[in-house]
Amino acid sequence: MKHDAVMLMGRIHELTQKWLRRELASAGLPGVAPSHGDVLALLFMKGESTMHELAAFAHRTKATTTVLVDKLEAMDLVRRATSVYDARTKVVVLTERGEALKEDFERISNKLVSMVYAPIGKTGGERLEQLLNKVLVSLEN
Amino acid sequence: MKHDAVMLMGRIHELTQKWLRRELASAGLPGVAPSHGDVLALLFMKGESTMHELAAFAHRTKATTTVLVDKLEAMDLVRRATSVYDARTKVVVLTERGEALKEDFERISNKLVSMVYAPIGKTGGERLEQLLNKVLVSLEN
DNA sequence: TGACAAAAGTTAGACATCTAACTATAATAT
DNA sequence: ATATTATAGTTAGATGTCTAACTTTTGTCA
Repeated sequence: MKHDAVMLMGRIHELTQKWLRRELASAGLPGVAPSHGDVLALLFMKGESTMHELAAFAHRTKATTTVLVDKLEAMDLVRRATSVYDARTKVVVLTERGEALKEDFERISNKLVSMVYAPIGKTGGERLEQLLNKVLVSLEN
Repeated sequence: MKHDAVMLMGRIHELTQKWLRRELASAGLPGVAPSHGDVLALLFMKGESTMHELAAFAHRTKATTTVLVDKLEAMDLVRRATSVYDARTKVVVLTERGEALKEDFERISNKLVSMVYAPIGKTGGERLEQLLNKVLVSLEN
């Protein structure tokens, strides 16, 4: 199915995901997927978060988020604890090893953004974001 | 930062994939993924194709393509045969049931394209394609 | 011609992801 | 106060995807 813009976005998305995996592996995190990165990203930004918040931020289901956090916990990058205010809620926190990755993640993230924006420049990038935003908002309704 | 082009393309890609799955299910093809659609699309366009050609067109590995064709064969939408000229090569052909889906696929494909282009118009669509093309070409090198 | 490399395809094992069903806890309503 | 409903999270099973190893067949070259 050659859907023009749809097909182009799909290809770009897949290439960036693949690039991120390679980059994370090079940073000493083999087997870490971009979605794991999304989980960590929220923890870097706002500190401790619930499974629910992480799922919403990463655009993944609760079930998937459980598995993602399982893996990060097994790697000793995050830790789970039961909330004091609500026994249903789990609070996820970065470990020391997790905190230590913040700079690596920012470096990789910046590198990806500049790779994507390089061929179209600043104005092209802004125009691209405008168009994509309109498309996304439209699809979400 | 949170709304950069990479993230937007990822979201749009995931939403369109999900939409396609629903649409294919509604067309009497539950469990058929967009990647199966890509396989069928090449068969609609150029007729019989090898596994190698299908993999390249769908941007999937040989292993994945084997599984995709397995499923389509189990659904009696395509058929495999060994090439007369090269015993290593398998030739994949549409069955009668597979051929019958062509119109449904074109309808769904057109619907998706118009959904995506609707909020940005013809000129916006062309500009979007230009920008995406530059980004993709750049990433592929 | 005969050994070895290349190519087409499949199989095995792993993983991220989803939906559906489940447990446990909290909130609501009668 | 108790029963019902809602919410947070996990588990189970299925699926599309990948890499790596394998089989079979074809091509190459000394």
